[in-house]
Amino acid sequence: MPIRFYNTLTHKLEEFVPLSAGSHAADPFLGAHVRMYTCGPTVYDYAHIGNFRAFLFADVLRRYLELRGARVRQVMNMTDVGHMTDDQVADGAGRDKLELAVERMRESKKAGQALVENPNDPYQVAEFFIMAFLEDARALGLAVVADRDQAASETEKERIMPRPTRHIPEFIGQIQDLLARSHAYVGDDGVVYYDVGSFANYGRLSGNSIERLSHGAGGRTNQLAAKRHPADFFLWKPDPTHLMRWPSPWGEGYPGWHVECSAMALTILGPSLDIHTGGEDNIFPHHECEIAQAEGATGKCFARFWMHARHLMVNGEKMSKSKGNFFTIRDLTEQGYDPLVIRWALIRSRYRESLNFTLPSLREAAEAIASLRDLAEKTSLVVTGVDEAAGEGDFVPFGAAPAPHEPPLEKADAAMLDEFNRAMDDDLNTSAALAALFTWADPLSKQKKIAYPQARSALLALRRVDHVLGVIFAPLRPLPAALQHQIETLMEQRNQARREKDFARGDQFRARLAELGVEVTDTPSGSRWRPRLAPA
RNA sequence: GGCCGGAUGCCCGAGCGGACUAAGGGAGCGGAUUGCAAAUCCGUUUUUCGUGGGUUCGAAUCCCACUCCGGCCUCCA
Repeated sequence: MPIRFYNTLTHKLEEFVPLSAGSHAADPFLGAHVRMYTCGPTVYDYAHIGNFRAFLFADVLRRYLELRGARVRQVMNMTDVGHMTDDQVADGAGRDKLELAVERMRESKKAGQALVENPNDPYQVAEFFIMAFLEDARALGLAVVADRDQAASETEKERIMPRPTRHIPEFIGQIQDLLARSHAYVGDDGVVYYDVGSFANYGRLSGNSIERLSHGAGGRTNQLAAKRHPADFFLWKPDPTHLMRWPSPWGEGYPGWHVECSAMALTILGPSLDIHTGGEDNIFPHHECEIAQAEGATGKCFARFWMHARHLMVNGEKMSKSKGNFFTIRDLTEQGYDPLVIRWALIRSRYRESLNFTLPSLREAAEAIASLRDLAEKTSLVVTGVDEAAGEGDFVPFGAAPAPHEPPLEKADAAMLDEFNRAMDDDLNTSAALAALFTWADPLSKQKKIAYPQARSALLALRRVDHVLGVIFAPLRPLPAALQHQIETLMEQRNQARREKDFARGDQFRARLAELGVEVTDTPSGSRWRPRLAPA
């Protein structure tokens, strides 16, 4: 089955074929190597759910390609150089955003919250938010962070989630290449500018033309005397007073903000990528400029596919800081929502549709996940019992491709996977893929008893789809030991009350447990509890 | 001003010319079951796809107009 993605570059759906296909003629994805670059977060503040929607879209894309048998090398940057507040004039005016973060930090230190040792040090501030980002991203199951965590060395980690401040020499190298190939020039003001007129394809990605850019009513291009064209943007700006600055052939200063991704992607992944992803707001100017830089410097096609996630809305409105309607992951987990619920809510509909985020949608997500996790538990219990008895304790290969010794799936399970794949092949139609999953899961969930062969097959099928979804087998947040103990005591007290037929007292304990975020169910074999995925 | 998307049943969300009295998820209400719950079952909120025209044997799906919402046009994922 061919995979089709919407390619922003060509403005249409296209069949996706990896540049380095595998050796299986029948299926280009088996054993293929896919190189993918994901525009990551800026780290002068906590990332919010809107940012994570874009990262999770890339994660689902990557995991789906893995499910189809490809090996994906994904790189995601963490932008630790300060973009400028007045970047809209493309000339590096205004204040450095990292400088503003430093100021916020200094103020919060005054207020008694010492988040970093030295709030005047931009590197410490960036480091703080990088750590916060990694923590949130782990909780949400971003595979690229797992790659990083498992990397053997600091150098290897840096090649998976690079930070621009550690790659300045490469930026300078790229700028030199652009100067050498006459795509850039040094203006009378000493600033190095990209010459958009020298790159014929400038505007292809965003559907802009250079004329329109300079004449549109909203166009904020800025004619500086030093620039050849108003749309020219800066690559290096000498400024010996800037907060973060590095030596360069053009004087001490700082790089333009489009340089980082093109330079890091090229040095880490090579001149041609399979896929480059980001949020829709990256299309212009960021990705447009990246293409101009990378292709200007190498003369080769930079990325075959450009894929962009639409923006997340909150309660029907655009999310923005001025409206105060944005959530961070920690805002939501503190309210009692499990990160898996957030993951589900952000991936359950297709990346190219704008998604409206609401708290009720998190509750929906909790219910949906719970039913799938219940099915996973039900089938696991059967399989574990039998396989342990048969001395096959090491069963359950967790991963995308089926293990060689794996038995064939039952017909219904294979059919579900086919349908799941067919939906995902259609430009990652996750809604339709989930429909296939639930349609299949429903009768199994209702079945009172599942025999071993059926349970084993169903479990394998669930593990495959969960390689993409990442919410069925992922562990829940661990409970603090003290809380765990408290819960068990309350359970015992409740059981005691129920044994004495004092149901009123028993129900009080259940209410207490509910307040602790625990849900109790009574079964013929005794009472059980489990953490709620969303607050009551 | 220019260029793009979108409007689907109580809510969310697939479908994009016939299998649609619309997949799937969630919610409400009534009943069965339960000490009470949870889960499950039965019934219900649903001949309905923003509005008005048109094309067609046939339209949620194509065309035109209108209304509303959202995005981009050098801050943003």
